[in-house]
Amino acid sequence: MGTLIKNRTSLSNVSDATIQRHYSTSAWIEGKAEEQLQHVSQLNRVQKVSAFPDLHPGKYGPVGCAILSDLLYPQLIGNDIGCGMSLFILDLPARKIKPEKIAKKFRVLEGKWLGNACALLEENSLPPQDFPSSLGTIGGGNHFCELQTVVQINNSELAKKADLSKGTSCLLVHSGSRGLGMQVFSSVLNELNAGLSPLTEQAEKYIASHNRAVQWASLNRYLIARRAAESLRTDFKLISDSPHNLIEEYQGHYLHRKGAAKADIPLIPLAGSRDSMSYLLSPGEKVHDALSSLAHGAGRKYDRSSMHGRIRNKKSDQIKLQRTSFGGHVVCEDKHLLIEEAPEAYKNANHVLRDLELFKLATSVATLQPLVTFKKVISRKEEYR
DNA sequence: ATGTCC
Repeated sequence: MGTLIKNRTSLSNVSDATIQRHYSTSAWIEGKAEEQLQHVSQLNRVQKVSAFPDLHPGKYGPVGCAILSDLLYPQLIGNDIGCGMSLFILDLPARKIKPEKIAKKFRVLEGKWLGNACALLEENSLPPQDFPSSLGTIGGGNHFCELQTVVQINNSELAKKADLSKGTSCLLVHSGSRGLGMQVFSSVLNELNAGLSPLTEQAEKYIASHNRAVQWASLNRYLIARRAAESLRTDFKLISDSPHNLIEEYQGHYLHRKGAAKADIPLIPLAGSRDSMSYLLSPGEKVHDALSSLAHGAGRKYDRSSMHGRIRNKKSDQIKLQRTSFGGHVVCEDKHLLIEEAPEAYKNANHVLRDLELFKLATSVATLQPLVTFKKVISRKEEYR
């Protein structure tokens, strides 16, 4: 095993930030992601960068890292402010689960929520005019609502505390702030590279609207779970809410988490692909050295566009992609999204977990197997094709 | 990623 932490000394008079790479030499990391990592470490007044084994290239910077800086860089977070993972326990015995029936019931998630979204926003101290019609909807891209079952307990004490045992049914919800985060981001699109100085009017305004988007995204995941649980006529209970796309004040600086899970909480989900196990993590003894953050999932191995050249697109292939190797169901009728989000597009979540454990950033509490992954019923793209 | 886009 190579050195765990690389400290670099800059030859120029501009001192670059320390980059901590929390992954072993065998981790799948693209060269472009490493270049982006270097680049963000050289941004003005960046103190420290922690990178995780799910690291992969992003639009403005790498995904799968945490960046500590004295300036605010909204572009590092991008438009899906507050995006994250929430895990819920369901009161649903494993023996009662019929994936094909549940897949049908989950289809209600595609439409608008029919409840009073404005009232729910107000109850949660959010402005009622903030995208009420999107509240409770999953969105596109890598977002999903997934029924999972606990197949293995890896820490019986912590699992018991969380009411988890073998056979417990769970919902893992991955979604964000939809149109709201996009609106907030587009309002600061000018002068992006410089970074925003704290205490300026622009920074204060961004922080306030960013914080609302973070709250909105969390409420969105909760409402998605509520809708899914109602469709199955079962109770649900939140056990972890970990955003991975946000800025927080941290030790007198600003901590940017881009595809890095907030880990200063007792339990953190690590999403696999829909055809591999997910894990529930407990923060490890060294997590504070990693900016109190963790990998948020397996991480992309191949970008979206290249997936179209890697997977055939015949009708029979599409049908195959709607089932997993262990009999799980995938609800995704958008054939492009089906390919872009194919399990092959992702790294091995097991290897990501292995590195997190190796670097003492986390330990596994439970292993969860996906049974039904809900993504999208039909896209407008498909309708007009 | 996106009340995208007709």
